[in-house]
Amino acid sequence: MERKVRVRFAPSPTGPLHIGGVRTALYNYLFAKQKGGTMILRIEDTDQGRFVPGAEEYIIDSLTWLGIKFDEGVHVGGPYGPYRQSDRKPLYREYADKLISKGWAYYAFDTPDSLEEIRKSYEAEKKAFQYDVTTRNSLRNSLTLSHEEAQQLIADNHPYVIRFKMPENQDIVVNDHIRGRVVVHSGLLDDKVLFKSDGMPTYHLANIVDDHLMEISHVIRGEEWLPSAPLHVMLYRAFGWEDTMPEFAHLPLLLKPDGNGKLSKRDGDRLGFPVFPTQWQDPKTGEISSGYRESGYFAEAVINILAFLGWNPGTTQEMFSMDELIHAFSIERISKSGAKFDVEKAKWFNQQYVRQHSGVELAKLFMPELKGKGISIDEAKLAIICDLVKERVSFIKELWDQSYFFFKAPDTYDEQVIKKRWKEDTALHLQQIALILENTSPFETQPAHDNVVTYIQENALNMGQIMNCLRLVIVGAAIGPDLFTIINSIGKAEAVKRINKGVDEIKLLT
RNA sequence: GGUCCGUUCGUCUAGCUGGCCCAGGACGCUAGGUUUUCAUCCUAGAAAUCAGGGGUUCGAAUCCCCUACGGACUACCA
Repeated sequence: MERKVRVRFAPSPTGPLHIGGVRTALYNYLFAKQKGGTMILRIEDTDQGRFVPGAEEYIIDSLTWLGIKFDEGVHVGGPYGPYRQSDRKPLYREYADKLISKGWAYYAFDTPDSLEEIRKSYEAEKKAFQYDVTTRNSLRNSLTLSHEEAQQLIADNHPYVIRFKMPENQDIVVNDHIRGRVVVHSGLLDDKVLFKSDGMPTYHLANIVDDHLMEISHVIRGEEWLPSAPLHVMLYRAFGWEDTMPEFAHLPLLLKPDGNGKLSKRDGDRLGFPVFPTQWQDPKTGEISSGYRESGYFAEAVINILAFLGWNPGTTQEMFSMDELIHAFSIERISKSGAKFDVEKAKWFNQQYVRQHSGVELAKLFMPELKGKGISIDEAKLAIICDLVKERVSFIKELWDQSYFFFKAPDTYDEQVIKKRWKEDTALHLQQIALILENTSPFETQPAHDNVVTYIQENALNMGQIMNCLRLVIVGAAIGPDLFTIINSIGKAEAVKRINKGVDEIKLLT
């Protein structure tokens, strides 16, 4: 019988979510939606020391921007709440105690300092210390102390943790949807802390308890969790929950584009692309890290880019909307090896999305920038301009560089073009062309074009040379859409004005 | 050090049930064409001895073993 699909994205609010985390959220979301399942946002804030104010809001806001929606979670509620682990605090102690009474866990009174000392002495002998079956009997815990002594220490408020008593001799099997069958021998694993001396559970305990209580069916998370998956399997077994244990899928890591290693939050802007979905300002240092949204990426593009970092549909289709991804996605087609982010490919994706937008939509996005420059223009007219130049840009913010000449005369003239095209008699001819334009009536694209071309032909002039120089004085460079479309857009008077201004200024340069 | 995971063009990858692969696509790059400019678009090209070695087989990128390299984890962090 198929189990009802319930997946969770469970970040800890220790800062902004980086794109690796976003991808994990995305894959969970795609899987849930495809299966008609439930997507849950659970906040894992059991580490009081690393809590960062604003991080939870950031996570919610940035995922909302990207269109990753939750059915249950801290911000939307749900029947399995609360969804913030700090709000579930009493629960975990209860379950830790259950494990103790079943003999699967024990109290450990070793101080962090004493453990650190032992670690150092091991290191001195080039050995690695591990709190496990081989060492637990020589340490201070409820297995080595008498029952009375242990109870007394607890009664005296002596700090203690609760550790899992990893069995000595078992093969633990993790069946992973991406990695296959991973077997680890329990004797190699350590007695992980389940419950900290500050009264909070560790990730391992809280995670298993919550996944069980929230009836999570599939755990889709980063590969960094693979090494602790055997512990998690053991915990399910210890609790007697093995028959409802979720299925696992450990995602390949997102790597640094330079060198190797896991992409980290700290990589920041060093790499020439954002590592965060939206801009983040560190509440302590005030330092700002750029985001995809602020860098001009469309949410749809970011989703598309991220979906393809570690997954592909097996066809040649590359452009996928969220709905298409939901249909096409499959865990089986997730690759095993880590992927590096490619800025160029990301730009290309965004460019494709720019083109998918209509001129009207682009005009709406471009308008604020123009307003900021003190330019007011009719939205319908701007839409036409956007349609004219949209194939030349990858980002909305590049629109200005490709269309400024529709709004103002050029301030500078491309010297390369002057050098290559500007001749002795060019100024003369351009002035003639100004007169021709002046006398063109009605002033439309086609007649203006025809009249100028006729002039060039009648005087046996070099078409390319004159046309490029005309473009130079109108636009300022050898860029842009059809010249007479531009001339028509700016109007007769402005065109004539720009020709005269250009001729004058270039005269000074040559 | 230990445990686990991984390794196909610069990058993302196809290939996973062996022959259609002297390895295909995409980005990027180069050249040509179109555009009287730029961008787009079109065409072509360079680019992986499939990490290396050894098996199995008539035949291996695909199966097995070893080695190398990379990575993750190894906290009272997640």
